[in-house]
Amino acid sequence: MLKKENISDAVIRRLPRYYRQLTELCARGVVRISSHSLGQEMNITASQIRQDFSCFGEFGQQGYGYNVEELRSEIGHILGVDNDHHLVMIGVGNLGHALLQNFPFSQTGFTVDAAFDVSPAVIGSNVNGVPIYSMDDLDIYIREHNVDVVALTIPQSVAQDTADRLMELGIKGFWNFTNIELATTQPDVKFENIHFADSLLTLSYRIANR
Amino acid sequence: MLKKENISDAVIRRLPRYYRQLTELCARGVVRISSHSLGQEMNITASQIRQDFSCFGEFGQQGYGYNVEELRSEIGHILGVDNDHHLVMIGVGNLGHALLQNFPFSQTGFTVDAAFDVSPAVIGSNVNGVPIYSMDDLDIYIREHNVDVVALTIPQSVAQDTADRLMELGIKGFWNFTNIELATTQPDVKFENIHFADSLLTLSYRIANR
DNA sequence: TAGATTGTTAATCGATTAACAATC
DNA sequence: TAGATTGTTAATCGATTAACAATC
Repeated sequence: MLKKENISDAVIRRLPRYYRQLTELCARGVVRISSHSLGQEMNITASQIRQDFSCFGEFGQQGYGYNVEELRSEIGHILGVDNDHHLVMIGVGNLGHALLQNFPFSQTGFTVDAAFDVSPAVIGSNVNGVPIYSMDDLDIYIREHNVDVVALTIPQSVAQDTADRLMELGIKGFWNFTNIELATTQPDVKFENIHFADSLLTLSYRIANR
Repeated sequence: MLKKENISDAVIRRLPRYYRQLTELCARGVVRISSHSLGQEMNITASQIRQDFSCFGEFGQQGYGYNVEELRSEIGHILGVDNDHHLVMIGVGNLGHALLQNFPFSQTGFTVDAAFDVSPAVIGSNVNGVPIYSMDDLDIYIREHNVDVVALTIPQSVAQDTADRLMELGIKGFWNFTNIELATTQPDVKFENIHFADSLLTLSYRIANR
């Protein structure tokens, strides 16, 4: 077995899909699966599946295939779902509120400890058990707590400045909903973007050019 | 000039970013730009930029570069921002509500005409001027109106069934927030997925393996 | 004109797919 | 054992980058 040094972005982005599919197979009570049948269900070649998995280890058995539950747990482990990452929400407008209310953070291995906003209307309250603090208290909070990731659900106008402030406080992971590209000088800072507008524009393109 | 038949997914996904960057350059009052400087601003090679644009036409001028406003408008046109696509929101929970309230649909070339939900608590009201109807009235509405795209902000449990119902009604564009892969037999149906959980999991992976 | 920069062709790089020996 | 299926190496395909003639 030869673990790869550099896992390509394409592979990483397929991992959550594998994880989802395997979770569903578990729920359906499927015990074992071959790369071939998994590929059929997911519209991926068996070759690619085996290549992908082989980046991380040897999870299968010749002549048998993969044990679904075991493989699921391995991929979950690779994704870090058992790491108990701690997340803080920056901005509790409609979107931040929606995420706090609905998103299954715990299933993804995240705990949401706090949220921050500038609006006196929400400061001091809580959403779904998550307390909302003033942005004025952000620096102290981050210094005193272990925060792995922040979700940025704030207006574009303050996005880069707020990100800079958070990076200075040592935050390395940004779940960015602002639809702008955030800049950094630190190579170990990771941005994961959810660009709603970009996404809708690609759909616009596709329906306009089908 | 040789327009390509098949534009790759990678190219399409870069178009909205070009469009954003050019919009910003316009706002900054920049009149012309070369592929080289645009590339520097966006962290893309000048080669790739010229290759990308050349899929759609000849927008530049030798020795000069590109006129920012003109290029922006060309790319906007390619993306279909001037097509006035019509969108309907299926599901007005926290997320649907947040989108209706905040998302700049018109800037993306979309008009939101209606929203649908099952909850009597919201049926009959409106959000940001968009009327909310009962899901019981969905079929009639779709038959009587021109709807290009639906946004699916509904629970996973009803996602595929609702999508099937909509596809039977002739809907071809799905902006899918349910974090499941939707299936179709119609090749001209387009799904654009926003998978929050997948996105957060890739971030989880990256911070766990940096 | 000379310098700059395009659009496009060719070269390189990386990702996907195919093939197959190893082995359960 | 024979059949099935893995992990991995080799072949193919596609996307990115480099080079350059055309030309503003």
